[in-house]
Amino acid sequence: MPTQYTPADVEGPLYERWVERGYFAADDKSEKPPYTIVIPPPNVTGSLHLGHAFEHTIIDSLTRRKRMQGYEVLWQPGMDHAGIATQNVVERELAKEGKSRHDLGREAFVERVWQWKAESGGQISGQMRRLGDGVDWSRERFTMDEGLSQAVQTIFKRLYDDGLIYRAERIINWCPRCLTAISDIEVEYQDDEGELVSIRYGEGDNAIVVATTRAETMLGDTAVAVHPDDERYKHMVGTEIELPLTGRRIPIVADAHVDPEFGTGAVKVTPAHDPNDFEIGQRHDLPAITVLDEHGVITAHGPFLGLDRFEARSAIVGALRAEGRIVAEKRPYVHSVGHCSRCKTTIEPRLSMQWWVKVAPLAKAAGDAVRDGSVKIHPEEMEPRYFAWVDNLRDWCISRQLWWGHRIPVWYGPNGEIVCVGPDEEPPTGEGWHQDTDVLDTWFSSGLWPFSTLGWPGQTPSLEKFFPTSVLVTGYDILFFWVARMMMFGLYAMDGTPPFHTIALHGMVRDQFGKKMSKSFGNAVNPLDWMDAYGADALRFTLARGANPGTDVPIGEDWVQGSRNFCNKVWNATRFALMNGATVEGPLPAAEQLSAADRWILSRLNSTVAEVDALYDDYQFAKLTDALFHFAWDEVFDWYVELTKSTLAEGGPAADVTRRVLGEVLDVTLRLLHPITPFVTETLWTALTGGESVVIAEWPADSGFRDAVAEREIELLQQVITEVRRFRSDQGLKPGQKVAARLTLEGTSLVAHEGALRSLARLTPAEEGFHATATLPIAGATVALDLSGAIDVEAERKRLSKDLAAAEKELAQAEAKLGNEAFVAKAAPAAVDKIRGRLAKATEDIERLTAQLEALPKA
RNA sequence: GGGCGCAUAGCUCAGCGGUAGAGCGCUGCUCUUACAAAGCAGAUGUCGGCGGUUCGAAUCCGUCUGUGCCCA
Repeated sequence: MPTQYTPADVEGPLYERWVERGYFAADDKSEKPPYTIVIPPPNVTGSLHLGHAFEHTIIDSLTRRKRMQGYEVLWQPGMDHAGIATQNVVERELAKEGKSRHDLGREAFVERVWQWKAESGGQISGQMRRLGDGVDWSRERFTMDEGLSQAVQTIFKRLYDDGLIYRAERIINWCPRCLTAISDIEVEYQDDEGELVSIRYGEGDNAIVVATTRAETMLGDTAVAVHPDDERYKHMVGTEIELPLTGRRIPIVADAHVDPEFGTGAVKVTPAHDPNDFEIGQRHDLPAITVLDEHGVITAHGPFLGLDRFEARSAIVGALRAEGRIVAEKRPYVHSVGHCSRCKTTIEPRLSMQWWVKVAPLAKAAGDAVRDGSVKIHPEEMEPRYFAWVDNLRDWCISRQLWWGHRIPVWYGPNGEIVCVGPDEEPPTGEGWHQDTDVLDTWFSSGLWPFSTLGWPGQTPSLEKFFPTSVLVTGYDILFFWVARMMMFGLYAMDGTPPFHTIALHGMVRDQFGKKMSKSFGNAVNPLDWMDAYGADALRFTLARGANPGTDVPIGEDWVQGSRNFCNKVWNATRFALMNGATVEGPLPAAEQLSAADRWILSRLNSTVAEVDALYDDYQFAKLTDALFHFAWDEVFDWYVELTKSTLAEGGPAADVTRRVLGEVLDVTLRLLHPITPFVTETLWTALTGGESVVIAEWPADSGFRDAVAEREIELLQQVITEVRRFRSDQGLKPGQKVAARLTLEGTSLVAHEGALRSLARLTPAEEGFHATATLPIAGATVALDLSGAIDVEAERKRLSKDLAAAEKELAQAEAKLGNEAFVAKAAPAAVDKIRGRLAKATEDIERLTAQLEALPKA
């Protein structure tokens, strides 16, 4: 075995072997209890980024542990078709050839998208193998697959028949670049610099001033609205004024929605281009005049025809200024503006006919499932956010003016007929019948993911075995986008059974300074680079160690390097064990045969198993990973392995016992680490145990073995060794330098550990002519050292004085507390006892340190 | 504008009522035969400010300041 672990040599072959042997395949017919997690489907256009790596590390560790615990595990892989994103990618490809999708026509274009997917889509699947994801590849699904498309059509039909899907003309969020409607949550608001202009409508006494950031829409104004109680305008309500530039006469209406405090208290009303105005228009039966086309270009006849909306804005303000109608201008005026989440283009509210889901009853059920505890959100602090959203949900616009996606299964007849066609029905044919040209929102299909991937609407054995799924692991950022949709659809389609019982939310990956990673900021990291440099395990370990529930995880290269060092440390400790004949053969020797060190480490091992188990069940990945890190490094590697050295060197039956315990400790530790660092543990575990694979090994169970006496005994030993080392270090001795020492250990538990003490503190026996130049009293024992010459008295005086000062401070604090009658009377007895113990300890320390100081030769 | 968080060692974060912790970084000394991707030892904090509750507050409450996110 080389002295360094080289991940690149083992990771690829190990993964292929796992897949070939079918470890990750989920069996419908298994008798084992099921454990199911569906992958949050990555976008078919995407490649693996740190966010995926993070999420997959969490899911993989959960599923690997459950597999080891004897569950029939299904980690369901797949991708979604990402309607807008994918169509954009292929349209850009076409543009390079000088073509648009319209040149190809719908059918050929969709064919072209499939071709693109076959050639360059789904890169992420290959990259997931690098990470070690234990998914069942034989079950990989895509939202546009035949079966999943059937599921979409089925649920559409069912919702339609139940009156939960309807068609209506409303204001929607329109992206003039993607040329499609998008839903409310696909709009990102940000503060932009715009302008607020105040325009005088009408003349003389009959004039009224309105303020707007969107002057260009004034061409479509059909009213001016004021608050009904606004005394300034009461007399004008019901009258008409002339709309500038157009000559049209529009009414002044009173509407409670108007904020009298904003601007002049009068607003222009453009029902076709603003959601609030649309509602005002409905209440007052106003016409809606569309003045912008799908590209955001002015369609109103006149001098502005053909101008883009932003050009039109300044042109119209200019024209109004020329007429002397601009009363005030505020520029820049910072206000919140909606942008397309896909392409960042400013959203254009647009009046159009779309399909909608009536969400109220669905959202109610989705909220209730969490409220009544049938679904738990981890961490709980995220619940209010979920409720706030789900309880105030507006109807969901599901139609998209795209070609790539699930086409809406509705046919229109020559006489205005509308027929929704189910998956087993034939669409109407004949003269004048045609299908709706729109497709459905991608989230509509991914909302079915937890059961459509299992074969629903068919009553398949997979659905039977693996639904409902166990846990949903996803980022809090898509709680609304995806989780809520799965809850709504799942409860509806599966007769009230939620699609999962637990939602475990994680945060976003950030850079080492806690900054959001972004390509434009230049701090984005390709996880593949780090895996190349440090191994998949190192990346996984780093991510797991940062995974506090629901909070963001910062990551930097230094940290991955640190994790790589940890993996290497595990490698070398196991290497040591193998070189020294550690074994897992035969039963563990009975407690009477074990040394104190053996009993101590086995006690700590079992405590660690219990601790890690509890933390896993609570989705506390950072804590459990940290617990494993410290147990492995600080206890097993730094102390237990060191303690075995003297025993192993002595040989005999004691060494055999130690070899067995060492084998046991490493076996269990490797199994505990396996879900987080699968590759290095597989390599080492198979070498150590000769077993087939740690992937299918049994998850460690707490044997219940505890030994508080041994724990105290080893702690004392550690304390003495550290004390001697500290003295040596203070005295400037080289670490390897042997020092003659006379040990007086009688009456303490250290008697049995003289060998270990001498070996770890580098102390040789006192021989002829031994002359103690320093004496260290520690915990009832003394260590006398012969430094063969003068010791550094000043260094020692400094050290002792510092410790004395600390002990005196401690004493003073304890005395003050115990002198406080209220404390003694009211505090818990255990707390008081603790302080008394501290007082005693401090008193002892002061005596000892004072004596040592006095014993020092005078300078 | 509304809501939710967060402010703890140089950096990133745990701790959330009873003596301040981790990783990385830092300072010494070492290639001591598992490991220099390491070992040993060490230093570092009025726990954002101000009030309050309590015998006792980093931890609970109020308030201010700073900062982040979500929604409108």
